[in-house]
Amino acid sequence: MDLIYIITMKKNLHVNKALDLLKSSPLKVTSQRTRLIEILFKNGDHHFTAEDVHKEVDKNKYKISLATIYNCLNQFTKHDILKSVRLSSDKIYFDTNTKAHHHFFCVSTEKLSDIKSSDVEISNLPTIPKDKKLKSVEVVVNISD
Amino acid sequence: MDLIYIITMKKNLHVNKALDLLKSSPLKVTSQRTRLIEILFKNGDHHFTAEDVHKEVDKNKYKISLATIYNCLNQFTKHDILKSVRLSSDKIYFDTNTKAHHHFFCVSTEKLSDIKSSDVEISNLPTIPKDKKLKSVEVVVNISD
DNA sequence: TCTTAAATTAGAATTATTCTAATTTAATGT
DNA sequence: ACATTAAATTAGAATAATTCTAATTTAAGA
Ligand SMILES: [Mn+2]
Ligand SMILES: [Mn+2]
Ligand SMILES: [Zn+2]
Ligand SMILES: [Zn+2]
Repeated sequence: MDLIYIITMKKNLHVNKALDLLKSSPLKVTSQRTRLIEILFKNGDHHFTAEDVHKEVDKNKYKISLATIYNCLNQFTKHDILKSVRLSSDKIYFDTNTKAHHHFFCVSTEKLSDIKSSDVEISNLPTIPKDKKLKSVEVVVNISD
Repeated sequence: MDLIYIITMKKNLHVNKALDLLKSSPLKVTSQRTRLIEILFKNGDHHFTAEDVHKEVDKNKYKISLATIYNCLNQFTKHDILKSVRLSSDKIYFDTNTKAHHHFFCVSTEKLSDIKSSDVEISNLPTIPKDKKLKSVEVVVNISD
């Protein structure tokens, strides 16, 4: 009994944190956005494409258009509720973990997963070309079955 | 005089090396493939998309269909004459440098460039999930103007 | 409650890439 | 040289992820 209660609290922590980010952003709180956040954050950190979200929306019998799903994912990304990961040349992945971190990418399953930050250590970075500025460093460890 | 001669030799070295790879592959040596290799390798290591190649083909007044350009780039990649780099979610980049190496990606210009291998040192890699095997490790340093 | 800027939506458009199916060509054997 | 055949080339259609358009609805403040 107590155990189940604790697990329920954990799920809501992620959802509530994301809902708080939404509320403190300039974005309006709509039913579509609330439902998307509930879907995306209920299971803690993970990675998904727009199509994954579309399927989950259908499964929950919500009716949110694909255009809205794309709009929301992009706006959430712009306002640091989500992060986007581009590595596949034909799909954008979204990530509930907005902190800088690195990824495993399984080329067989096309699934992304986080690498614990402490598990990658870059001891030497190249000097950035003189006229450019550094944006981010992304390590992708490609794996397969 | 001598200097110009040396530079000309250098260009041909890259082209000839790629042509040798083509000849020793199971692919047939066609005029389209020969011309593409001349275009792609004449200036040493660089990075390009299919559309870049299409423009350069037009500029040289060759008539090679876009389908053939895609076919060739993909087959060259399969036979280690080229390497493909996937990072943009909407374009495949091809690379004349087939050795494992890392990249700068300028988000302003959408141009890729090589990082000297000795300029990136990864001192700690995560353990690969038990049921998976390592394919490659790719570091992308995103920069901007 | 009124107003208005923002959000949602269906469907069309865009764009990189792949596919199809007909034609041409390279390479091999006679 | 000529015939055979598998591979290559090609135009154009198809695909698929994403964005755009323009009409409608809604959230939130006055
Ligand atoms: Mn695509
Ligand atoms: Mn696209
Ligand atoms: Zn992640
Ligand atoms: Zn490169």
